[in-house]
Amino acid sequence: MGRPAMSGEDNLLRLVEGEEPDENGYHLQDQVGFILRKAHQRHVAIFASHIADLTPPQFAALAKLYDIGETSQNQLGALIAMDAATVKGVIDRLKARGLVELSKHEVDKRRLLVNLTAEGREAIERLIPLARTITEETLAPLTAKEAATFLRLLAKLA
Amino acid sequence: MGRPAMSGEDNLLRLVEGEEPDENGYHLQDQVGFILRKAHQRHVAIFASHIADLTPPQFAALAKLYDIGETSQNQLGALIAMDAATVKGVIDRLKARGLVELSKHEVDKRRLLVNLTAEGREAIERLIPLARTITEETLAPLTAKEAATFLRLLAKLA
DNA sequence: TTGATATCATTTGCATACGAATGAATTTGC
DNA sequence: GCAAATTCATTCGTATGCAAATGATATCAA
Repeated sequence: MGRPAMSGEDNLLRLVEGEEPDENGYHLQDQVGFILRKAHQRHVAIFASHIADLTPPQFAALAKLYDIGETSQNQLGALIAMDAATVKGVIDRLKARGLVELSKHEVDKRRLLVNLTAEGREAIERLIPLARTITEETLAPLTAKEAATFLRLLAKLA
Repeated sequence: MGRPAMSGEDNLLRLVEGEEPDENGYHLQDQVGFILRKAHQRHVAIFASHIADLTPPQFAALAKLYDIGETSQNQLGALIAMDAATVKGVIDRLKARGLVELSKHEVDKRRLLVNLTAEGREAIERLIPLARTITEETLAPLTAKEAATFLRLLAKLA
């Protein structure tokens, strides 16, 4: 039998009657997916406040290329958790801004190689210190110990 | 030494993962934003595997309407962390599927009231048990104690 | 009362994000 | 060595997500 939506008044009534408060109720704000979405939103906003001319995915692409050097578009996508369709758009926009350059793989003609330009390298070197600040600000509501715990558990989930 | 500032969190996470602390390097996979994005992606994938015909934002809108009843579009957006432009698209699609209905506020002519239809109510009642499963599966990599800690810290960040 | 502000909703533009379909090139299996 | 399966990249369609501009309405304040 379908239970009708519960209002706060219902809960008050049950409290008055000495029942458990809303054992069966569903509260969106307690769901991990909803909080995860909000935490991600907050991080993106903090990112944008420090790095206005690049999005987090664009930054991720540059940072990974800086780390590992030239690689194929698909491989880069795998490393920064983007599917083929998404990474193409990101790389297209970075290319249009002269931060990466593309070339064909000599042997495997399917592959499209991506690499930083000199300008892209300068950009990522300039931005990495800001990224550390962004990480700190994102974690600022937590103590150092809590932040370490949180990152450990988050990594297990991701 | 012109060594760039390195947050303690970076090193702690790498120690947890058994990696050597690289004093100078910048590692994308240690940044909270990147892991947050991946964890969110994983959750969305789990959600889609259980609820194929609704997205997480659509589900959030229905669940919140089920919880609080009729409200204005903007107010609903505030409650489920969506800006006005985003919530409009979500509500438009739910309306097109007959899950919500819209009406004008009698007094304040600016407001657009949103409410569940009977079909929308049936849908959300049917889906809420699946949502609990989704939450469980998302948190499955953690022990019960870890999950509680994680949710507490995540809520502080969001 | 009226002029300035604020709020609600819409629209446009841009940037992820992903499923599905497609075509080209490579690798596998027999 | 060749057909089948796989991989790489692209394209299309759909759905968030947000900034900025706009128009309509409501509220505030002098």
